[in-house]
Amino acid sequence: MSQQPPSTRGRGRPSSPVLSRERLTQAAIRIVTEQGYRRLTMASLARELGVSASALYNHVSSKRDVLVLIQDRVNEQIDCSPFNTRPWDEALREWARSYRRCFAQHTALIPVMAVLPVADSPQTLRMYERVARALCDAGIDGADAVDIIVGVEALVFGAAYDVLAPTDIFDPGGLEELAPTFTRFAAQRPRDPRAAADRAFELALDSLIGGLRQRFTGAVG
Amino acid sequence: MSQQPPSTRGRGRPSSPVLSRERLTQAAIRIVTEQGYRRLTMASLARELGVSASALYNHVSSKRDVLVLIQDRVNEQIDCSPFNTRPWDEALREWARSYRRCFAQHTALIPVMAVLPVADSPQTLRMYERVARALCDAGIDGADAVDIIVGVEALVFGAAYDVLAPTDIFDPGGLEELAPTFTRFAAQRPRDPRAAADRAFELALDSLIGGLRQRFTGAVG
DNA sequence: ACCTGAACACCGTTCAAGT
DNA sequence: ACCTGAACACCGTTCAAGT
Repeated sequence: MSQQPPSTRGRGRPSSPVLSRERLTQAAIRIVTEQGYRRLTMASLARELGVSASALYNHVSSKRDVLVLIQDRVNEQIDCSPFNTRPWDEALREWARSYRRCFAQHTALIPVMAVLPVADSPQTLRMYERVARALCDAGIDGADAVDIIVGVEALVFGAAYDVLAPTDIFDPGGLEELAPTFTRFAAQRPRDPRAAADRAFELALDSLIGGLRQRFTGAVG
Repeated sequence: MSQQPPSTRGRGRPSSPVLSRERLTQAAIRIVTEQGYRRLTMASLARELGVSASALYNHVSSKRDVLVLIQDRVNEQIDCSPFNTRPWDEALREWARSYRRCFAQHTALIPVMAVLPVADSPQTLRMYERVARALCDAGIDGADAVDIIVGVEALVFGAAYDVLAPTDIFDPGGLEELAPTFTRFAAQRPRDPRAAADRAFELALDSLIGGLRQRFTGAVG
């Protein structure tokens, strides 16, 4: 945000600023985007930055800390703009879709994000504020508004995992006799696993928001 | 299931059966229950069983395999009995509650479970069959029934994480000015984090199932 | 068939030593 | 203040060797 001068810290030589939280975050996202979370290690992150692994600990206190930095940057990409133009229920649906699209590519962050205090995550907090204000403007109570956010988030996180599920996830293999009805039903889903996951998510999201609309505005939609 | 004789395998000495998938699963669950997933390592599992770590690989092919074994056993504990006595919507709600209670203690299994082919998990398959049959009996379509299961599961998995969230998860710390409305709302939640998580889950679950009921039976409930 | 012990290729993290 | 290099205490997994 605010521009910093290329400050000659201390008194002696300028000692060029090799590392920073910002550069560290960008490098981590680069690795994750290009090679996936499995390849993000403190060693690989250090290599990407041209420093030794131990040097990283001057800027973060643990690998978890790195994940937190990534997470806040990912949350910045979630689209909150629908809250500016649409009624709360439609905006909530668009927000959830964007949220899920983001985290489908970052499922490794879900266990971190789900229990992370917002105090460590300014962008997340900004996002919550936008949603809370929209719900408030719609006349929804404080505690209920937070519960709506938490509930929609829960569905989004769970559904994000499904995006990556393999095609054969509901193929019973040799166990078909254990579940004849379910097997028959599963065969009726779209063949493309992404399409199948999208369909299930849309059904659940539509139903959830429909239920919320009915509860909080009395409308049947 | 079928009883095996205490077979003297091969021809020579009986060579007492030190290890088995069954004993391995039980030991793993013991460790997880008493010490948590962080303490479940191939080494600790071997120690619990009184064998060397490499011996485990005669019975499972990886640590992930161990998690799959645990997962199927955990799924056995989810209560499907409501489907025997209650209408589909009420039963679905009870099932979801039981499901979440189970996985709140096994969040480490969620990333595994969410993308695991059912072919590796007979108890999970049994469970799906029970739910699918109940939805079928209620006149719900095949593909829709599977989507309902997937959707409810997504909410359950996401909400399971929330059970473990710390009390201060929505405390903005020094960042209050970024989110004044949200902060004020969050302060209105129950102080007990478990109670707060339960409330959010119940609201979302009620709304989701209410929405499903309306869509598939036309009732407003 | 099933187990042991040694070894391998990693992890994240710490810390004395440098500048 | 910030970096290096060595070291530590682990991981999961493989494999030759035993019975």
